[in-house]
Amino acid sequence: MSEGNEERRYGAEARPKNWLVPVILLSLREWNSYGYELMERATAFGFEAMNPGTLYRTLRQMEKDGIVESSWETSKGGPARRMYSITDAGVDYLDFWAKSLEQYQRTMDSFFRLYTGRPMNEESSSGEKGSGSRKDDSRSGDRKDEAS
Amino acid sequence: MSEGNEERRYGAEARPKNWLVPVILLSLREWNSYGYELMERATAFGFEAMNPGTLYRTLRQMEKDGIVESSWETSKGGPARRMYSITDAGVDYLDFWAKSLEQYQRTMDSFFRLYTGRPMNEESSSGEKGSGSRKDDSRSGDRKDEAS
DNA sequence: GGTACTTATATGTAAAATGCACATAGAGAC
DNA sequence: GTCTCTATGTGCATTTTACATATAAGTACC
Repeated sequence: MSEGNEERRYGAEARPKNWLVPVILLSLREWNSYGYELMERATAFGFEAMNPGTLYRTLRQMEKDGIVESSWETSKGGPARRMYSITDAGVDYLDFWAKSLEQYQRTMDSFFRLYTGRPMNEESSSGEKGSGSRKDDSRSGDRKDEAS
Repeated sequence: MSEGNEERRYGAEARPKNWLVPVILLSLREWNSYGYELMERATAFGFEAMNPGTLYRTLRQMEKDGIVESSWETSKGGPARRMYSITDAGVDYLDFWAKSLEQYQRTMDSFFRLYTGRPMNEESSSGEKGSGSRKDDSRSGDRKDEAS
């Protein structure tokens, strides 16, 4: 017991909230498209199994927000498609997202520096932090350098 | 009108879901700590204004999940602290998170390649995609290479 | 001309995650 | 005593995401 799979509830979903939005905007900046096609595009950006519902609802909301606009296309064979295109506001918003993502990348970089760096080896320090078996060696806040 | 701020509802929050979990685990892998202190640590990883409620609830859930464990510390002055330490399962889970994050970094890289690269110039292709002013030039699915 | 399949869009509901406001309480300062 | 700082916690509402299901136009097949 106490292995690695008790009742884990947190999914290690690394993708940011609303990730679908910048992905759609970026796709639409390249060429106009419609829901069904955008779904396939999205799989290239981390959405293994994209649920139609989520996508179509997101598109509608994005249109309400004025970052995309749409019009029906009936010329082609098959069911009508709602063709989307990005607006100027959408382009601005994509730029805004890009800045946030850059920031996020930097944050992740510092995460990985700490994660892989492992500047401390088990025996050189107090020797309690090596994923050993100490239960409650409560030496209260034994940080080495704090949030300097 | 139709600028960039109609009723925008999507926040460009680039940090991933449950980001707090790996941040806490990484902190605890370095040294044991408690909620109040972990809150400060978290600000270094993108949580500008960390709400106590969120943090403490997350810690409790993580303990239920067996990835951290805690014990009360009353030796110090001030109110008692619940000291947390990471478990073996927690270390495993942190590793799992790290893999997910690496994967995601790669995805974001391709996003940025597309975003900054702009391999298409306005005039060489159909010429409608330069964030210009076309409204509904519905030329139906004018993608250049589709999702081949 | 009926049935099955693919494309395409959409809604309804529930679960999960997040944010915000507030409650409690010990210890030291005054 | 009461004020403030540290410290942990609950409740509630909103936001985000997931899952299931509905609808409908065209095409293929018999």
